[in-house]
Amino acid sequence: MSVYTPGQVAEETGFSLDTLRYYERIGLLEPIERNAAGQRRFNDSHLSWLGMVRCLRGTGMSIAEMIRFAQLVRGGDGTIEERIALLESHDREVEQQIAELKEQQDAIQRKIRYYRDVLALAANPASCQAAEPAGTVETVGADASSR
Amino acid sequence: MSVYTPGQVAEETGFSLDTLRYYERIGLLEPIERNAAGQRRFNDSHLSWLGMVRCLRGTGMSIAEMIRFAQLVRGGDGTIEERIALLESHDREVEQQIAELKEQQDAIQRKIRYYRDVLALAANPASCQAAEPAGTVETVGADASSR
DNA sequence: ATGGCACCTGGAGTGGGCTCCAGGTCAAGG
DNA sequence: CCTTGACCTGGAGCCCACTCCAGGTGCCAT
Repeated sequence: MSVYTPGQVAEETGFSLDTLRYYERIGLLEPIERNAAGQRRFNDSHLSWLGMVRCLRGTGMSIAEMIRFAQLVRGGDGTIEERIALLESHDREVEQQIAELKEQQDAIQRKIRYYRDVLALAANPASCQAAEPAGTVETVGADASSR
Repeated sequence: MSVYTPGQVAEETGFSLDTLRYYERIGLLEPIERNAAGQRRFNDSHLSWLGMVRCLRGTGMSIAEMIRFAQLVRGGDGTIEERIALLESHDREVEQQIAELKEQQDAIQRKIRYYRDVLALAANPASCQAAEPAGTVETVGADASSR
C-alpha cells in the first residue's frame, strides 16, 4: 500500500490540487493523514475513492449527494443496503440521461441531414426532397428564418 | 401560423418566462415582436427554434455556442455548411458523452453487484465470492474504509 | 545562506446559467 | 372605479463547483 503526494494524486486522478483540498474541506474526502510537515499523504484507498467520485460526478451526481454517499461509506457495513439504493437510483437516472441524449442526438442528426438536403437541392434543383424533417412536435424544426 | 403569449410558450417549451426573456436579451432568441401593449407575441418559428435550443442545451452545448449557431441561422442560406460543421462537431461530442456515460454506468453497476455480493456473503458465509470487482486502474474500487 | 519548489491555510473571487425583485403598464371583469 | 392577472423593464442575486490568491512553512541543492 503506497503513499502519494498531492501532486501525484492530482496527476493520476485528474483532479486539481485545489479541488482535492476542496473535496476534503467539504467532507467528500475524509481528513487526509499528514506527514511531519503537515503535507497530505494519500494512499490507495483515497485513489480508489477518487475514482468512484470521478465516476459519480461524470454521470451527473451532485456534490451534495456524493457527500451523502461518502457518509454512508464511512458509516460501515450497516449502510450497504442504503448505498445500493442510492447507487441504483442514480443508475436509473443515468439510464434516463443516456436515453434522452440518444433521442436528442437523433434530432441533431436529422437536422444535419435536412441541411444536407437543402444543400443538395440548391446544387441540383431537379430532385424534390428536403421537406422539413417531419415528425411530432419534437421536430426541432425548420429554422424558419432563412429570410 | 399561430401566435403565442409568453405564458403559452413557457407552458409548451418548459422554459420559464424569465429564461425566455433572458434568451432574448443575450441574442439566443431574435428580438420578439410585440403587440400594442409591448407584450411579446411568439410564433411557430420561435417554438421550433426553442425546440432546437432545448435539444442543444440538453446535449450540453454552451449558451455561447448556441448563440453562435443562432447567428449562423440568422445569417441565411450561405451559412448552411458552417451550421452543418457546427452540428457535426457537436454530434461527435454527444457520441463521446454517451460512450463515457455508458462506461461509467457500467462501473456503477459493478459496484452495485459488489455490494450485493458483500451482502450475500454476510448472510451466507459458506460461498466464496465477493472479491473486489477486479479490473484495471478503472476499478472504481473498494471503499477500503468499512473499518 | 539563498533560492526554488512543493506544499500549507483561510478566505475571496469566478463563470455559467439562470432566477428573483420592485415598480410599472395594460385589459377585462365585477 | 377598482381589482386582478398577465405581462413589462433594468438590475441585482443566487447556486454550484470550483479556482485563485496572499502570505507562510519546510526541505533540498547550489
